[in-house]
Amino acid sequence: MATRSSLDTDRAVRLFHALSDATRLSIIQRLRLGERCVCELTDALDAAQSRLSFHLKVLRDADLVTDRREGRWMYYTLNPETLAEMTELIDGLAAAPSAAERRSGCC
Amino acid sequence: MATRSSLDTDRAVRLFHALSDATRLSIIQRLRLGERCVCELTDALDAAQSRLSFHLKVLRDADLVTDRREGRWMYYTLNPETLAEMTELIDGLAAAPSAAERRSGCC
DNA sequence: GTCATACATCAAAAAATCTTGATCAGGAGA
DNA sequence: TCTCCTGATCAAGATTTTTTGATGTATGAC
Repeated sequence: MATRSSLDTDRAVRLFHALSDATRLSIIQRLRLGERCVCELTDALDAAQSRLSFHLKVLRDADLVTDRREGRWMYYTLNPETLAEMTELIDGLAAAPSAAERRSGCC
Repeated sequence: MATRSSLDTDRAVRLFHALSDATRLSIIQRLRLGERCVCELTDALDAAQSRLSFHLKVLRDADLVTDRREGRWMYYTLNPETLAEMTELIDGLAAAPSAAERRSGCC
C-alpha cells in the first residue's frame, strides 16, 4: 500500500513535471498537429538541437510521447493515453474522498 | 495573440509546476478531506513549518488552494475550480487541432 | 571506404528550486 | 502591557534542473 501510493506519487510528479516547462508545452502543441521529426521542431521552436533532445527525453521518459526512427530521422508522436491518465489523476485529486479515506484520515 | 498564448503558457507552467512535487501532492491529498490548518498539515506530513509554508505559497500562487484566517490559525482549502481548469488544459492538449491551427501550422 | 546529415549523450556552467534555521507579524490571553 | 502561539518571510546553503558546446553513433549518399 505504502509502496503503491508512493509509486503513484512518483508517477504523478514525473508527469506534472514533464508539463511544467514552456519548451515542453510548445513541443506538445506542435505534436498535436501530428507526428514531427526533431529537425522540424528545432526549426519551429528555434531551439538548439541538444536542448530539444533533452526536453524530448523528459517527455519520452514520462510516456507523453513516443518516437520512431525512419532513416536518419526520428519522428515523435503524442501519446494520448498518457494525457488521459493525467486527466484521471487530476479528477482523482478533485474527487470526494472514499469512505476508507475518510475513515483512515487520509489518502 | 502572442501575448495571450504566452500568458496561457505561463499559467499552464505554473499550474503543472505546482503539482510536480511530492510534498505538494501530499498536501492536496490531505485537503481533499476538507479544510485543514497549517498545524494539522505539519503534523500529518511531518514537515518543518517553514517548508510547508513555502509549498503552501506555491499552491496559493497557482490558485490551487485558498486560505482563511481564524484567530491565529490559517485554514487552507482546495480550489476545485483550478483543478477543473487543469483538466480542461490537458483535454486541450489532447484534442485535435482546430482548422485555424491546422492552417497556420500551429497552435 | 569517406563524407555529410540527424540526433543522442555527455560534462561543465548557469539557473531555478527546495530546505533549513532565524526572524518577524498578528492574534489571544494573562 | 507582556507573553505565548501560529504561521509568513527571509537569507544562506544544498540540491535539482536546464542550457550550452563538444563528442559520439547511426544512417544514407557517394
